[in-house]
Amino acid sequence: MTETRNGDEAEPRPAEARAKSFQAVREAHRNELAEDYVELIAELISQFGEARPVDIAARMGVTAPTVAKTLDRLAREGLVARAPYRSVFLTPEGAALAEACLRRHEIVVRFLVRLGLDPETAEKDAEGIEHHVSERTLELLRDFADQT
Amino acid sequence: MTETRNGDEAEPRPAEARAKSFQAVREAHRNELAEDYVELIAELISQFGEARPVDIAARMGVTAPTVAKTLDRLAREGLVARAPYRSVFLTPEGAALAEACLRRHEIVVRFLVRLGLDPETAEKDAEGIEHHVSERTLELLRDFADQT
DNA sequence: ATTACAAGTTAGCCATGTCTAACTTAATGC
DNA sequence: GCATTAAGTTAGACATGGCTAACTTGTAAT
Ligand SMILES: [Mn+2]
Ligand SMILES: [Mn+2]
Ligand SMILES: [Mn+2]
Ligand SMILES: [Mn+2]
Repeated sequence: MTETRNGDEAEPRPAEARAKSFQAVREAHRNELAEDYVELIAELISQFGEARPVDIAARMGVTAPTVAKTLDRLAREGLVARAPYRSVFLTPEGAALAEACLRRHEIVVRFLVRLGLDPETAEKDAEGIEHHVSERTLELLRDFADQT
Repeated sequence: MTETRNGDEAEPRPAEARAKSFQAVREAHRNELAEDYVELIAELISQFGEARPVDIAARMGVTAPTVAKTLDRLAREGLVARAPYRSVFLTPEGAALAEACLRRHEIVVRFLVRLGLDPETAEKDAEGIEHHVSERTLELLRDFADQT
């Protein structure tokens, strides 16, 4: 029958629009790790003057080889620069991405706290939510957070 | 040096707490596909009386073999029941998960719309956000959405 | 009853992201 | 300076989630 519906009932939501939503989520997930890494690397550099794989690993909650493999990928993508046994640097492109991600992250956290969430949970939820917030939504979150 | 800091500056955020946030995100992502599938299957069943792989594929925006493989995994996990060349059913466990996901999905969408987002973007963002919202956060979103 | 086509399955490829085990290099402390 | 130890790398395994190509099954129309 191939999803025949009688004509007068309201179309719940077109299949293609649905598909676009899921595709957007998958797209966000493809960028997610890169975003979290560059954001963290920027923070480590500003905090300690350098970003070492061991510190990245501790904060990401993964093992050193996982970090190594991911950093190789980010280097391939032009977001970080590295040399064997040295700490990691951001390319200009990576630094720009980090900056944008940091801003977005902070808006989401501020919003959640303003909503009434404790800061610890706000940080936790924000870490996932941030990657799925459209430009328009981010504006709305910022406006809400900035309310007097 | 291993991240030595002089003692009087405020600890920005402990590495282990950071790690827990990222681990929670990874955990959410492991459950995500199952949640989206059972939710969609429940919808298709209530709408058409059955959930066919071809309709799932159209709405998830993936190919038929991808759906087949995923459904096999969900069957292994006890969330769906299926027989070759037939449509898909939810186990009681799968139906319960679908119900919970549907409720959560609707709260997130209602919240975003109430914030001022257009319904289409609300659906798109909600599809990702829903998986990263803690119990406490969900309550806050519901309260906000329910405000007079 | 045949046939033609849509739906479903199977096999196999690939990238990602995690891990452990084993090895190499760099830094630190005598 | 040398030995010890911490950090980093490499190799290889495994699960996931996507794909295409090729095959099988079911069904609907003639
Ligand atoms: Mn994040
Ligand atoms: Mn996500
Ligand atoms: Mn979803
Ligand atoms: Mn959903």
